[in-house]
Amino acid sequence: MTKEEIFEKKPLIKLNNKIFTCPTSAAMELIGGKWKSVILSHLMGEKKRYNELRKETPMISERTLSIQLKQLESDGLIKRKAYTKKPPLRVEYCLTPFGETLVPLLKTIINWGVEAAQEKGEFIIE
Amino acid sequence: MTKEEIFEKKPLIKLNNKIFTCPTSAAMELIGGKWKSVILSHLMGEKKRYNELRKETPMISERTLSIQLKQLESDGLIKRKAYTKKPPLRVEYCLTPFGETLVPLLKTIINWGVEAAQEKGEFIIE
DNA sequence: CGGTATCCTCATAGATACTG
DNA sequence: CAGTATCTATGAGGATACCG
Repeated sequence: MTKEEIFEKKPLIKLNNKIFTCPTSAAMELIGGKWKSVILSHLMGEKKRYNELRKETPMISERTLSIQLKQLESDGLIKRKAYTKKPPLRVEYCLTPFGETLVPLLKTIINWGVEAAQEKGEFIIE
Repeated sequence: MTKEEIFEKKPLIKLNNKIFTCPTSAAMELIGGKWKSVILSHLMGEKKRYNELRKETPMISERTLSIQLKQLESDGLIKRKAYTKKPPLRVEYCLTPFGETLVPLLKTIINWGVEAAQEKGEFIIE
């Protein structure tokens, strides 16, 4: 189906075995939730090791980071690559080509987040 | 603080009395969750009565729709206007100027949702 | 018409400890 | 190093009934 047909006919969308009635809710299934877009934004343009991600997202618990990474991987947005089989392990995460299609959206989110903070929030210099 | 300074100094962001370490998570505080962006996308460009919104988002329960509308209102993204005081009530919702700043982001989400559905999902014609 | 109130379930997320 | 296991807490969301 072409984009034009989709906007015109508004079909139901089946994704991850769930039914969505609009593209917005289908998108939120993949990148919604509290942390997914945060993790994805850290992988924009560069691969990261697990520990790098962990240090850059200190407010995400280890367990949650692990679960979200698995979901992002099974949704085809990121790729996990293990370089070693025995400890010390070396695992890197990066965006898949499908995940790369998110980059403009992620940038838009970041930019709007800055504007929202300027409008409604305050900044705290550490 | 200017955008450039924010990107450079990465300050903490205080919003709704919570602390965020990046603009992405601050943005998700306001438009994340399962339904907020869906509701906002239905208000793009036009005001809607409560019942119109309800019919256009049949998968959102009444209770949830009500709660989300209140949150969006208290976050300054939408405006509620009551035209009558006694039943039959007439209430309309529309984006505030701050909410309007979300339109480009909402359009990007919708577009990416369509692409994701084309890539990973399937369409069901009713 | 435009909601609330009540009660409920389940997914999401956190803390801490442990492991190949 | 890169995770799991376990246990717990929170809150998002649903069903149904009711209200001004």
